[in-house]
Amino acid sequence: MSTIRGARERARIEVTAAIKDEARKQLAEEGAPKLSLRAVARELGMVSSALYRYFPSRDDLLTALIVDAFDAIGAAAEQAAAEQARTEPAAEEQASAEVPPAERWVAVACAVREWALAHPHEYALIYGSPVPGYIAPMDTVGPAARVGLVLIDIVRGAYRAGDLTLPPLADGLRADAERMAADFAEGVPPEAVAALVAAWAQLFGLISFELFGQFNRVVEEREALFRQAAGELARSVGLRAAGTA
Amino acid sequence: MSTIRGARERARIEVTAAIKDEARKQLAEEGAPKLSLRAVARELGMVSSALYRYFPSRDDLLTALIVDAFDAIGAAAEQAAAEQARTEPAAEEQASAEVPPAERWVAVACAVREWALAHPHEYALIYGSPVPGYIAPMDTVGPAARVGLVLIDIVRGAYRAGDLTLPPLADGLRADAERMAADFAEGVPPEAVAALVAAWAQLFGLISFELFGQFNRVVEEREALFRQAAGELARSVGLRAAGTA
DNA sequence: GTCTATAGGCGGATAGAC
DNA sequence: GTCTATCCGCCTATAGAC
Repeated sequence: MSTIRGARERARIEVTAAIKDEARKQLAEEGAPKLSLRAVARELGMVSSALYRYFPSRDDLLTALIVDAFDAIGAAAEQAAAEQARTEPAAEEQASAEVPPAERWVAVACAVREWALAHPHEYALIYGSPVPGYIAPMDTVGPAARVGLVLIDIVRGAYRAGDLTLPPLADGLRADAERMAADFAEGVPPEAVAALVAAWAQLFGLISFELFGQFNRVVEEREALFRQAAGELARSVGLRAAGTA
Repeated sequence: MSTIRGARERARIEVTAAIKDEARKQLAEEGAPKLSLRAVARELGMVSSALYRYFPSRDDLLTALIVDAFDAIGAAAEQAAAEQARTEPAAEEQASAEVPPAERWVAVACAVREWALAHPHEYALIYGSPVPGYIAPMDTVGPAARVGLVLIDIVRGAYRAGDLTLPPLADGLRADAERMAADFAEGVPPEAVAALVAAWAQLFGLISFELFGQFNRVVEEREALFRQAAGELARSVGLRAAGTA
């Protein structure tokens, strides 16, 4: 009995995954607004009504794809941060074996960019134009926060180590920055939080321009430009420049 | 005869405008990938086949909307730059009545943001996810460049006035930056061009995050954050901070 | 869970009359 | 330039049998 139930559950998981995979393929071909359960079913050799046992509506399928995409890009960022934290244990001869925060920042930024380049349509789904008529349920907010939290962690670490130069903060922003710090960046001073949020948006601006074609016929050396700009952004939130040890 | 032809031409222009207006409305409701000539015709009380006399295909209509949007946001940027150039002729008591470049930069950035907030769906059309299957014809590249050229002009002016602090430039970027300077930013040093292109992308990153919902439940004081970040970006391309005269 | 069948729509594009 | 008619395709969603 439990094996049967186990088999059924496994089958259900596999079919669900197949549906999402096919849906992701179609995102690329038609875009999120045109994602159609029927086309997915056809491609899978199923009948459209069968899909409704897995996703009660088109929007639920969309939500699943969005959550998966946020989780994937968030995981990429977290992994890059973790790797940088314990990299080069032998090669490094300094007293502190820790990688400087600015370098971790750039590594995370590059990991995010690389995920985006490898999954352009999923990136467009979460950071591109909103899908008209679709309203994101609360399920998406946790996954959506992951990349930002990685960046916050890096800055918090630098601050605790006394390694953060506070950037200037406009008067009109202080109250909001204090609220943000309390809401999701405890232990980071408001000056850094405001700069951090701006840097976060700007990082994705670079990626979006590259991915959405604004750099066509304009920028050739995109990775080099991105690295330079990401490093500048690290500096703008108060992290010490990588070369300045 | 000429009045008749004039009347016909006027009618054609009016109908064309009506079609584009209705199409813009539908952009908001369904998104660019779902824009449908048939729905536009229905709403206008025309029959679908009649639209083909004005736009030979759906993609041609889309192109017209894209060109219009780029032209509108470009005009907004140009106007902000022009107004700043000759503003406060009486109030200013300095010997040089010119507005400092960093201030003009911020004014242009704010104008672009305001246009975007006022026309979110047209903004999404040109700076959001690419429309799958649509390939932009060459007609769009001129209009698409206008905002960037305004920013370039500001920096060039500052450079000529000896008012530009060259930012650092990574080795891997120099050749590309020199090419860019030759291609579309003559008279601006490569260091500034590289920083400029990055700042351009980052500016739109701030706007896109605000417009596409990434700041929901995160940032409240969006204009203040934008102004601060835009000012920082001006500084990052080498313009002297506004308060430093 | 999957099937057939069905309701009640929608789309792009063209031909040929007026 | 606009009309009707047409081709041929597409969609979400549900009901009810197996």
